[in-house]
Amino acid sequence: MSSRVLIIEDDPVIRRFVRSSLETEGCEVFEADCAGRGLIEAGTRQPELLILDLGLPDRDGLEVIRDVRSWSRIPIIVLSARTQESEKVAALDAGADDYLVKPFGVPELLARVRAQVRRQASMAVGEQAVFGFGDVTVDMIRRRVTRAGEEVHLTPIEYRLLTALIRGHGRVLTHRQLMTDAWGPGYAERTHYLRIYMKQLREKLEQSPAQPAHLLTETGVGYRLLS
Amino acid sequence: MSSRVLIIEDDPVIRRFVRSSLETEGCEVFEADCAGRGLIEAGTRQPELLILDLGLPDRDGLEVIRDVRSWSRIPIIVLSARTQESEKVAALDAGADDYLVKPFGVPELLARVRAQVRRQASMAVGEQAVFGFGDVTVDMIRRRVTRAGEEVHLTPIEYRLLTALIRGHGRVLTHRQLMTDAWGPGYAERTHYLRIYMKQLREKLEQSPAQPAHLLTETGVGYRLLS
DNA sequence: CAAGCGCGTAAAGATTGCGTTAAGAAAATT
DNA sequence: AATTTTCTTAACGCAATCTTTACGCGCTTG
Repeated sequence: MSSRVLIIEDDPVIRRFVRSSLETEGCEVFEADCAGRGLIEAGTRQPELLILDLGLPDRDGLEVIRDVRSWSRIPIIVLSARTQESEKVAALDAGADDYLVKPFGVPELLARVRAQVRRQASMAVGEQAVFGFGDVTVDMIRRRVTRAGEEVHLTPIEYRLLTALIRGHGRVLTHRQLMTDAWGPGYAERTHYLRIYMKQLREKLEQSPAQPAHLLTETGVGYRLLS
Repeated sequence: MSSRVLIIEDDPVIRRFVRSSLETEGCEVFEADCAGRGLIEAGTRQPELLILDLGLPDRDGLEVIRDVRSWSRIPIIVLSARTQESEKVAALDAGADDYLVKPFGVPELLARVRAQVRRQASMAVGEQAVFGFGDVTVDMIRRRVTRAGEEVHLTPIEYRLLTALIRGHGRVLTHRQLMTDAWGPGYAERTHYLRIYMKQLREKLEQSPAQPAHLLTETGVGYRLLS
């Protein structure tokens, strides 16, 4: 993980405890035992994650959240002994990203830290989700399908059917499964539609639609997409 | 808040319950009662947040998380009756952003939804100042649109619609998405406005408005700006 | 070998969605 | 207050899409 994490927590036991857990994960950890010091550390150390105790001696935790949020968007995970729902709501609405009630398990804390860091990191770059088979490319984000570079137009149902097949690629998907996925529940019995739409997909995507290489029939069961 | 939220949950009671809570917050809500259908909805509805029950009938919730994560980064909030820490860790590490144990309080759920949506929004794509397609230039800062050097006058809604298309250029944007972006929530259903305003934009920006090269129709789905 | 089943293919009908026009209502400008 | 601009509503024809119907082929089975 190797992130820079700042802990603002007045209880030295918990602080050291959380610190060592994070360090075994490969994080670089900074500490502060009160709000004033914490805000300074946050400004100078430029951490990528903030773990904040709400019950600080010098100032209310909510103030700290608002202060940090006025100049930064780093993820904030709140630790607190207060279990009241209103406390959670207040902290989250003040700008916290997660709220963990004490006592908490270290594995859960670490998992939540990982989740926040991962998210932060993944925001940085714009990747794209594309699935390919043969000379076909399916861009799930742009909702675009190309064949040999040329864009292929699919109708709404054709597209939904294709994505259903992609999600289970390799596996055999039953008629009913595909029908409810692409058409919705209540259409499960009209499996005849599948034959019509599979033909259209083959026509648009297969090299020789009569001898499909990827959109395969599993007689008596359903269909399967081979990538 | 006005976000598009997809709920994948097999228990119809909880589903309706969560749905109405979200709707009073101004969200547009979609539902699915199983994993297969949920994944299709996620791919075609383009929600901004996913609320996922781990105990689905047809597939394991973790699989759903991984599947979605393979092509999307939308925030995922997991609901589950399982309180075991290992379950939480597994879900978070699979790609979930938050984990809420049933039974949960609605205010807390809503606060966590707000936190996720807020974060998502603040991360929003590094907006570039000027965008161009064909012989058209759009300066988002000066709010100026030119075509072949000549300034083009756009009405407020025309401009908002255009910038909504630009924000998702390349992607297919659904009718509802464009409506809420350009008109605001509450107008999601009046998709026929789009036809009128798309015509006006084409008239003002396309070389041959009847055969648009950039402002494309995706029948049954929405529109797309090709740069 | 004939009957039945599942699948592929084709084409016509029904439905939905889109483009287009025009005119009235509301808002902004003068 | 008058005028212009912009937004909303309604209506209609056409195109895209979905659904229905029909038929032929190959395979299995009695």
